[in-house]
Amino acid sequence: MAILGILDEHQVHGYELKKRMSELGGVSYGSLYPALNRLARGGYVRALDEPKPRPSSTFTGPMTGAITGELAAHRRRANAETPAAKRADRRNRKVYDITDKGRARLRELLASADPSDDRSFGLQVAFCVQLPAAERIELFERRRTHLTAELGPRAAPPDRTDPYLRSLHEHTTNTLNRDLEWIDELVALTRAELSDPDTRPPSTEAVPATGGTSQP
Amino acid sequence: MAILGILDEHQVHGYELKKRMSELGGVSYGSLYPALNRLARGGYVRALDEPKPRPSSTFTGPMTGAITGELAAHRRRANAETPAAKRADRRNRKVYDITDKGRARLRELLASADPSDDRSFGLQVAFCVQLPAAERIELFERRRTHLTAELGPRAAPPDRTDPYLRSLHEHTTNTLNRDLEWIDELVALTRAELSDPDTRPPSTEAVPATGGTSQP
DNA sequence: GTCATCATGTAAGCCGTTACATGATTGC
DNA sequence: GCAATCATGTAACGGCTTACATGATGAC
Repeated sequence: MAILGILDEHQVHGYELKKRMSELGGVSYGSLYPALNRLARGGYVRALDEPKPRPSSTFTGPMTGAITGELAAHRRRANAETPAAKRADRRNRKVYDITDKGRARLRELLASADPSDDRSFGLQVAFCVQLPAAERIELFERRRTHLTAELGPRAAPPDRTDPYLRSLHEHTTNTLNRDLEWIDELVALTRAELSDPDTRPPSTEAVPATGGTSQP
Repeated sequence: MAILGILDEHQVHGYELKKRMSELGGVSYGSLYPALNRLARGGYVRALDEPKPRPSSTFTGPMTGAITGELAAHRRRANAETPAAKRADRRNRKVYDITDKGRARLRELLASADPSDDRSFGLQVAFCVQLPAAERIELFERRRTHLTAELGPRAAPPDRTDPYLRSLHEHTTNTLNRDLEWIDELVALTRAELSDPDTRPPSTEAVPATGGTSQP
């Protein structure tokens, strides 16, 4: 879900992807690359070996002859002036690009992934703009149900004397309550968007849905 | 850690253990029993096949002859009057009991387990009374360090326009801040205990430490 | 007599982590 | 030249989950 969500915004290579992901929970290389390859095999993403090979028009240097492979490196090095540009293209990188199938799969995951899992819910919120507003609200409501269920048995505090256990119990309960308040905010946000259609991001309404994912 | 911590309070059988644990994060049977057996093999816990075989003095019924195995069940059934007593002893249960080695291991885990892991830290707080106050504070401070480090990069909010991403970011930041406040409370609690020694639970000061765990 | 619950386990599979292997590029 | 970082991967291992298998007990 994280991979597809990030790639849906802009294509990046694996190493970069990993850095982005560390903000959203983190993955290690040992699982990222295999996951990426699985997605590629499944047709959810496309892997491009060469990162945007620049058209020679961009390049104004002296080389005019046969420019391939090795020379491409020179070319890149030549017009890399800013530090950002230097970082921006290295050899050997694979840039990944989400496919339509991948986008459909992302929406499917966003709508269906278990909102009881905190990590999962965080990702679902992070990318939920990709979901139609109605499904977004459904997602939030499912989360609310889960949180309420967690909160229920906590009504009666433990009779233990241990102050640390009590403190833990109280803190956990408070956190659950704040999570619930947050859900209210998210729902309010979505409702506001519904009455205020111009704020709505473009991709939300353009869900084809009919051609969707075909499960093998 | 959870198993040892619960057993340190009172001995229970696996099924019960699992229920207790669901309050602290939850485990499935498929991992609980193997874990229990691993601990037993390592000598951290002892497994007792018969749950407290009551002395016959408790039993006033008519049977006087050879009482073994099968008949023991009758005996139990006979004097089970309250529902609590009925639940309290069933056949085939294994009651687990923590050993001194297990207690030492628990303290080791409480003091050394990675406080960056939320699940782990919850357990560490739940059972930290078993730790000497000084180590408790160290534990909290390590957690504080972790939380502060997480909070640092969040100072600058993302420049994204996506309101959900912003909301997520804000909520996560708030949660981190509240976790930090909680750490302050926990530290205050410990310091209060230090100045107020009569509140201190007995097990804390009685750590032998010299005969401790011997790493192979 | 049968259903729900208590109670203990095993087996297969998934997925993630650590550690390792490799190689290019940049700065010193 | 050498170290640090960028960049992509593989292999071994571990641990947890699901699903399955088993059997006792108690309630109706």
